[in-house]
Amino acid sequence: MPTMKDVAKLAEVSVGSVSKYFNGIALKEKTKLAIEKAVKELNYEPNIYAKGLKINRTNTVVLIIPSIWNPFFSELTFHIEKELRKHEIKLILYNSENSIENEIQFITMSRQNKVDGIIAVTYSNIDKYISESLPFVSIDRFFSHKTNFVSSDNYSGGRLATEMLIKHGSKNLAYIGHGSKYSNDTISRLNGFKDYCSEHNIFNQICYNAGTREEFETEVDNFIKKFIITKKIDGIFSSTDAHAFYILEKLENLNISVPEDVQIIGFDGAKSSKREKNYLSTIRQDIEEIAVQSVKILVDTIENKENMENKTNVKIPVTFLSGKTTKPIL
Amino acid sequence: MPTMKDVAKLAEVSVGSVSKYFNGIALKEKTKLAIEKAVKELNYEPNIYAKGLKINRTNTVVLIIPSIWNPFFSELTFHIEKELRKHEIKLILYNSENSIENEIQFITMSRQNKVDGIIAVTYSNIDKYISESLPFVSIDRFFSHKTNFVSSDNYSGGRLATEMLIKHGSKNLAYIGHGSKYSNDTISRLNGFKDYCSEHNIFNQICYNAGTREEFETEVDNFIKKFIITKKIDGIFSSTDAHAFYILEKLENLNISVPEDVQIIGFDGAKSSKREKNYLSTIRQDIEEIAVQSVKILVDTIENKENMENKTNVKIPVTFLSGKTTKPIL
DNA sequence: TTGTAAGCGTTATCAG
DNA sequence: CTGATAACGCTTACAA
Repeated sequence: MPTMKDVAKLAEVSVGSVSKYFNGIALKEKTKLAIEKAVKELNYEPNIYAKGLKINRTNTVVLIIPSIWNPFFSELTFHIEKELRKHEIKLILYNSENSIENEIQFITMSRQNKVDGIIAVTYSNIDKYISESLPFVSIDRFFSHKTNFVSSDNYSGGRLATEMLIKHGSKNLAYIGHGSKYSNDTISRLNGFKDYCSEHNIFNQICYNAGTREEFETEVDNFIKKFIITKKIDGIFSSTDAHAFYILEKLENLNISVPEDVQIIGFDGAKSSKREKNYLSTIRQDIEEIAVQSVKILVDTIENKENMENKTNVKIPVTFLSGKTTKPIL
Repeated sequence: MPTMKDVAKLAEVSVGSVSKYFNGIALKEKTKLAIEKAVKELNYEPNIYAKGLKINRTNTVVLIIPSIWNPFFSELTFHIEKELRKHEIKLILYNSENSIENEIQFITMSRQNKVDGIIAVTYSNIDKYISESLPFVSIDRFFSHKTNFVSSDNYSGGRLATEMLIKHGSKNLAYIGHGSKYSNDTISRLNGFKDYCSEHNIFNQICYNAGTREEFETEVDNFIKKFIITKKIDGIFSSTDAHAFYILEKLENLNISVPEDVQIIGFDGAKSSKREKNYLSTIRQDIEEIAVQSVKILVDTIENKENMENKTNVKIPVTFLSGKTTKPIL
């Protein structure tokens, strides 16, 4: 592997000039040409690690998500990588698989690797592990006024879902959602639901469980028996698309027709690919915009490390996406 | 940021000893303790870039895929990251979006970043850009005997799909597949189909197009009109699940029943998540095994750079996954 | 077992 | 505009 020294020697200039050449600092045309020639000849490539050591910037950002094997996060990651690339920043990916131990370890490793910043979707309390001096953006989970935070407008989304259920003909509503031990912003979806219902005097039931996946599913099964089979509920707002699909499957097995007997609206709207058509009516999060904003905020704070104490808090609007699990509007 | 020097000073030992401490080289218990204490006190973290500069290994690997926003690649990436992590290797992710310019640029950047190796799913001819000295594993695309190569056993998969179509009751078969300007191994799926048909004297039609997505879809539309509506074909092997879904949608619009009028088998079997149930009958690629083998080969060649000229070529077996687009076996 | 010091490939300061 | 040289934080002979 050739180094700057080799280039300098061949071009008969000093290493300093070669360095300047690569950093776009003015040089005499003649030296520039000589360097260019030498670089080509030796097939020289700057060593970014040496540079990073020197200037203390690595142009690398870490992304921590529960699992890339999930349409929402894979869409999000796609856009984040794309945005980062515009700034010539590389993306290191970590799947935490919802383990707080992993999350903490990733953050430690990120510090060691001297990455320039972290974007994370984490559902544990990692407040204390993120260093004050390392730029950080949290997506979808607000845990402290001391961090930058980007998420969908979950509260409005909750209201919107509720409103749509009514507009499309439902009378008695249910919210079905899986909570988390740690507070995250999806609780706002429930709050939106609650508020809209009480403001409009809508009969409603809430099926909420913050236990394990299994516990949650048992609770859902019971809820369906109690309220759906008995036709007490004719509209369901599910806190996520994934849960909506689970409910859908259950209903199918019970021969309950969707949307005739009960309408369902989910939340997320992530598509496995751009071309996939949507079956589930849902509140679509603007994943691309979440990515764009997160990167923007991160890059801003990287470039303005002086005043890192300013924290930004952004809510991205959501939209209703009509599918086949709601009736047409009359 | 504290450095080794700071730790050494506080612990009243030399930097050499601190370094040894971090590299697991035997030290007297007393010095070890002193260092440990100083590290804690200063909250010291080794600087991996300085280390990388010195030892010429960065424990970083680049993964290049067309798009993480695709269930197949997101599942693949999930497993690759997980495997890599077992070796304490970090994953840098690039989405090429099928652009050869991007692919070439990523490879150049990977060299600059002194990553230890590259795993790539690429559909362009990048042979000449991958340096002889940089460990490289190609997935799903074989382009030279000079690279390591991992893929599913596409040929056997093609045969298996064909056999299953027949076993489940189809008589007249079609292969529908989108080719690529650049040769990739999915052509083996077609070959498996062809061979099985001719060995068993099965009537078959091939709908193959290597143009743009639009051209391909037009061709499929025409093919359906000509062969499916007229009931000349009652079994379709689609080269990928994504295309199978496209075909399914078309058939639905034409009121052709699946699997009654025509059975369909896809290829891939990637799930958006572990829990998603499968609707499409398909040939399931063992994505996890592809990931495991790719990482294994890459790590092996990283650790045996001396004899990098040995190239490995692995084919992973596939299995039939029964869904609702094939009839039950009588 | 430990310390010393050279050197990895850059950048940046400062003279020229 | 260019060259020399001291860092950057670490590893690794080699010496003690």
